Amino acid sequence: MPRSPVSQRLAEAAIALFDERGYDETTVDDIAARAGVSRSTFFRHYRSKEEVIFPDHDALLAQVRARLTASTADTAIVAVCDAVRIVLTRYAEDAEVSLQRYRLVGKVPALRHREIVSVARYQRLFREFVGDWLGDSPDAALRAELMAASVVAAHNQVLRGWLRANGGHDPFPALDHALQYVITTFRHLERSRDDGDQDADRVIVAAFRGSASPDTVMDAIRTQLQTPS
Amino acid sequence: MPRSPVSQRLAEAAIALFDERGYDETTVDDIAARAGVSRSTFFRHYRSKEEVIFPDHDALLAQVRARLTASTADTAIVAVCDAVRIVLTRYAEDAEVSLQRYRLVGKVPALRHREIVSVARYQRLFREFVGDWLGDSPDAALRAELMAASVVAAHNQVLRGWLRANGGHDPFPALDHALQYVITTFRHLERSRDDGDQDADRVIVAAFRGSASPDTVMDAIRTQLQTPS
DNA sequence: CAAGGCACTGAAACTGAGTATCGTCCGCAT
DNA sequence: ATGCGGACGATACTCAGTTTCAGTGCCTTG
Repeated sequence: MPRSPVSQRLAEAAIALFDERGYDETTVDDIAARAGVSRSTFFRHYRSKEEVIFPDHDALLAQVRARLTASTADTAIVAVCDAVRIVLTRYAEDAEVSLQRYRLVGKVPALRHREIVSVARYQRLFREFVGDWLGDSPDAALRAELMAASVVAAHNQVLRGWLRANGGHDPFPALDHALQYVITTFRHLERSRDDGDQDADRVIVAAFRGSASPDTVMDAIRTQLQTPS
Repeated sequence: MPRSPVSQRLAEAAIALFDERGYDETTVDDIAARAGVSRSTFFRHYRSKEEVIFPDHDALLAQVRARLTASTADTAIVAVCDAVRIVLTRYAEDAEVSLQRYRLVGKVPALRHREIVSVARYQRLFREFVGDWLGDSPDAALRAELMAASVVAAHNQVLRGWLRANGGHDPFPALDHALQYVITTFRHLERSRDDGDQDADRVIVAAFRGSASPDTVMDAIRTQLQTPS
C-alpha cells in the first residue's frame, strides 16, 4: 500500500528542513508545521524523528526474509547473495532519495548510527539463515557469521561506491563482481568436512616471506609437520 | 589513569539499578542519588546514560589503532588479527563486568544498538588500515571491506560463544582457530606492500588438513613454490 | 597568612524527543 | 438521525542532555 499523503508531506518537509538547517537544528515541531499538521500527527506516522529518513526498512527486511525462505538456491551463500540484490534494487530504484539520504547520513552521526543498526539486522538475518542451513556441521556458527558479514560487506562496498559516484552508473555489475568474490572465497568452506576423529580438522598455517629460499621454507615446514602442536 | 572513585560509584550504582529495575525504568536521577552525587555530576563523568555501560571504548579503540600503526606483521590481515586480540583480551580480563554487560545488552535494545555502533567503529578502523595497506591494487577497497568485516565477525562469534558459556573457558584458542579460518580464507587475496621490489615481500600462506600425509603436504608446497602466482 | 587561581560539585532553568490522555471532527453504515 | 471508528489537535507529562551560575575545598604564589 502506498504511503498516505500526510506521511509523504511529512517526509518531504523533513528532508527539506534537514537540508536547509541541518538535522539537529530542526525540531519535530518545525517539520509538522511545514507539513501543515500537528506534532501529534508526526509521531502517529513515524515512531521517531530518525525514522522519517528510513521509512519502510521493516518492510524491506520482511521482503528479504521472505525471499530467503523461498529460495531454491543450492547453497546457503548463493541464496543470501541472491537476497541481498533485493536490497540494492530498492536503493537503486529511487536513486534520488537514496542520494539525498546518503549525503544526510554522512553529516549526522545519529543517522549514521541508525543506519549501522539497520544493516546489522540484515546481517543477523543472514547469519541465522546460513546457520540453519549449515546445521550442526563443524564450525557452522563461525562460517555462518563470516558469510553473513562478507555478503553484507560486499553489498555495502558496492552501495557506497555507487552513492559516492552520485548514482551515475548501474551498480549491479559491481555487485555481481563483489558477490562472486565472496562466493569463490567461501566455496571451499561449503564442502562438508568428513567427520571422523577431531584431529582430522586441525589445520596448519605456515607463513613465510617470499624472499626466503625454497629450501628454508621446506625445512621449516618439515619441522612443523614432525611436531604437531 | 584509573577511574575516579566517583565514576566508579556511579557505574556500580547504575549497573545495580539496571539489574534491579531495568534500564528504561531507571532514571539518571536514580543513579546519581544512589551514588550520592547530583545529576550534574553524572553527566560530567559520562556523556550519556548509555555510556555508563560502555566506559573506555574510546581508549580501547585508540589502543587498537596504536597497535595497528606499530604493527610489524608482514600482511595486513595478520596485523588486524593481531590487533583484534587486544579487544578480546580486554573483555576477558574483567569477565565479571563483561558478563553483566552481556546480560544487560541482551535485554535492552538501546544498549544493543550502542554496542553495534561501537563494533562498527573497529570495523571501520580495520577497513581503513587494510585499505591503506593494499593501496590501489585492484579491488583493494572491496578486499579491505571484506577482511575487516571477517575479522570483526570472527571476533564477535568467539566473544559471543565465550559470553554464552559464562566465561568459563579461555577464549583465545577459539579466537585463534577462527582467525586462522579468516586468514586461510583470504590468503589468495593478500598482496604485498609495494616497497621497491614487489616480489621480495610476497608471502605464501598454506593451509592443510592435519590429516593429510606429510608427503602430500610437501608435494603441494613444492608445487606452490615453483609456480608463484 | 592572604590572595588568587583551579578543579570539582550542586542547583536550577531550559530545550527537545517521545508518551499518554482527552476531546473533536469527519466519513460511513444501519 | 444515531451510532461508530479512525484520524487529528491540544495539552500535559517524563526524562535525557545542555547550559549557566554559584559555592567550596585545595593548592600555589607572594
